[in-house]
Amino acid sequence: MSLKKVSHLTGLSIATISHVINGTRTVSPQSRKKVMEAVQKIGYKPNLAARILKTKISKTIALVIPGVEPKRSTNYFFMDVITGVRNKLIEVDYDLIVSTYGESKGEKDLRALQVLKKQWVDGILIVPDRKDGEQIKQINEINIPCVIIDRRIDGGRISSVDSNNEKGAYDAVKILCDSGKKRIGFVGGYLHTSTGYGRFNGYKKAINELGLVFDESIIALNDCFTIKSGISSAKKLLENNIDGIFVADNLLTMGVMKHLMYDKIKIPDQIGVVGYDDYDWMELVTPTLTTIKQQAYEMGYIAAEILLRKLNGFEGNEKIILDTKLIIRESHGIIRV
Amino acid sequence: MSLKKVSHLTGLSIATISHVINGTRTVSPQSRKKVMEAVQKIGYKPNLAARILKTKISKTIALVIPGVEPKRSTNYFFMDVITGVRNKLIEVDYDLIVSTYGESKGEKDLRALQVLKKQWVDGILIVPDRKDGEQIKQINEINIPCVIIDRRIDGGRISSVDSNNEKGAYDAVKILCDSGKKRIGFVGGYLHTSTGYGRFNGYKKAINELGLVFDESIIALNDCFTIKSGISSAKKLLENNIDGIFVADNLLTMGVMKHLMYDKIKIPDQIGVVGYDDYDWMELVTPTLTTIKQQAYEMGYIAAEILLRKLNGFEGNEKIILDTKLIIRESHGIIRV
DNA sequence: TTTATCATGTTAAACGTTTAACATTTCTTA
DNA sequence: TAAGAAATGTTAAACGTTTAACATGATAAA
Repeated sequence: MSLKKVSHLTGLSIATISHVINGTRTVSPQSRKKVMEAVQKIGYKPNLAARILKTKISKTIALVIPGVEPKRSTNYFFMDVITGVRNKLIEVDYDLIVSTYGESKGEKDLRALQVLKKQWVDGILIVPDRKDGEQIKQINEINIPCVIIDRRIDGGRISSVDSNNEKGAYDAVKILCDSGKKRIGFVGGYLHTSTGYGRFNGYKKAINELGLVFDESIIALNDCFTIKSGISSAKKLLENNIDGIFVADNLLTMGVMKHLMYDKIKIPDQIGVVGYDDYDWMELVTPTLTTIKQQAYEMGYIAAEILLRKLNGFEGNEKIILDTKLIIRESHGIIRV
Repeated sequence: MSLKKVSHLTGLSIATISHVINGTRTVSPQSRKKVMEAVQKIGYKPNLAARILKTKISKTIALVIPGVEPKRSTNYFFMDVITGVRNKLIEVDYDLIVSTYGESKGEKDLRALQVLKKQWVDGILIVPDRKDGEQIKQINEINIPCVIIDRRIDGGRISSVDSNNEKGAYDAVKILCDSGKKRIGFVGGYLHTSTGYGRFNGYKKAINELGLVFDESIIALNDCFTIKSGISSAKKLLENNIDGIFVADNLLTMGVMKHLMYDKIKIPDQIGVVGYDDYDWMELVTPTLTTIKQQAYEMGYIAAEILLRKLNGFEGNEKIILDTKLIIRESHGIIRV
């Protein structure tokens, strides 16, 4: 009973108060002043629930990401995405709801979407779990503007912001090749996501175009991204005579590096290595790690921008593909001109 | 107009529908069935805004953390906290709003709290920025149950969950001492937070109790936690003849390691090192890094539990102090019995 | 058979806003 | 100065729930 209270205090009608607060009509200076003072005095804050009930606008958007398991590397990637989203939303005074789902568990009920079904976020940013887009279908049903982050959906006609995974992978293989590597292995996986798939594709494309050998025995596809699987992947490739490795994930890279170091292999002379994502630790190891950097923060920021545009009535879809950046350090080898 | 729609479809009153949906009264099996079917058919979802307006219960809690800057190490720490909170809330079907504020900027208006002032979260989990607790004061004003995470507030009578920073630091110094180190330096800072302060205190206490030398010249207090300041801290300490370093932050640790490696210093023989927080990269460097691990995930999970207890009417404050864990690897030295 | 109790259903007020429609006062302008 | 326009204010309905209070019919107890 809050507007009402201000109304009593000022002797003005509820409607007038509302207009002062929202600036939806001109109100005489005197009245405005009275209202302002009363608001100040009793510390009036509009009740969001009531406002939403009436206007259907919550000024809140939801960000749905994988990550119920602690200590997963992708979590950290998404933290930068969150920060980007958040910073954009702050500019326009929107709130952010972060919701997570268990990627590996393939949660049937897509719990995270329950929030959304409660139908009171204005828009959704989502990192979907599979290319098939089951989640997206559900979102479409509730008919809320939506932008996809980081991953693509088959045949989707929905705005999205993601990395150029193909190019990233291509660049990685290319720099290894330019450093004289001929048998370049691939460590990655998760082909059911567009990121995993795209990187693998980029790898294959590079191998083809650069005239290298494509050989299944120097490809390790994992279904979980851990240091452990990085280690066993490295083992497998080593048995098959390689001189370069492109690793499509941060944790896998750690595993690969660990095993190579354990085996006392000289990087990059014997084997060149290029990783994915840019983390601080990569400057710390010897040799420092050449890697493909994704613009996580920008991804979040831009996705939020696009969504806000939609909320303001902009029609049509935008597909933004952010370039990856090749961060050249030492582990790839020495480029021969 | 949704309950109304179901009402039309079934011929039952709105009240009855509501009771079926919420299980707040017994309803005859026939009616119940009719309602269920209609709900299913039109895909009815209760309107949260209306429900909140009526009940004042949003089943939403807010988590407020520092972190508007991308790529800060603490961000990653908080990601695990978020995950912990989230997983607890999922169990009881609560939603999570994540809000961030700029720690370094000391934002005057405490923008993050605006969300809360909109007064529709049931409770707040917050990582406050300073010991003085300006934020907390504001939260108290709006009178929402609150639990503090990770940091302490002076004279606060509010429930909190944090790490035993003192003990963590103590353990770090102790194991260095046990490995024969006599002049152990400290790299840290941020004394205005209880974490920074606590770790420094633990260091001093250990130095005292273990009969080591306390010397200001081997103490480096930084006001920002970056690799760069880690490097310059290491430089400073090296000029003052040390044989051990305890670094109270992840990024600073990276900097220190980097500089020691650059200087070709033998770790741990010449200088023993113990870091803070446990990240994957610490297993990757040579030698692997001994460190003090905090239970970030648990911190979030437990804080959420406490808050939920409060929401269910539990009175009184709980102060949980989670033990840190000494993760023994190689960089501290060799323990002499 | 009468009465009290229980099971089930309905009515209508309330939650705190927004906003269309109307009412009054004050300016403009011919 | 009269009439129309603009400025400022009020009234009341609506948003979609929840829930106390009441109504009805059925069942159990006396």
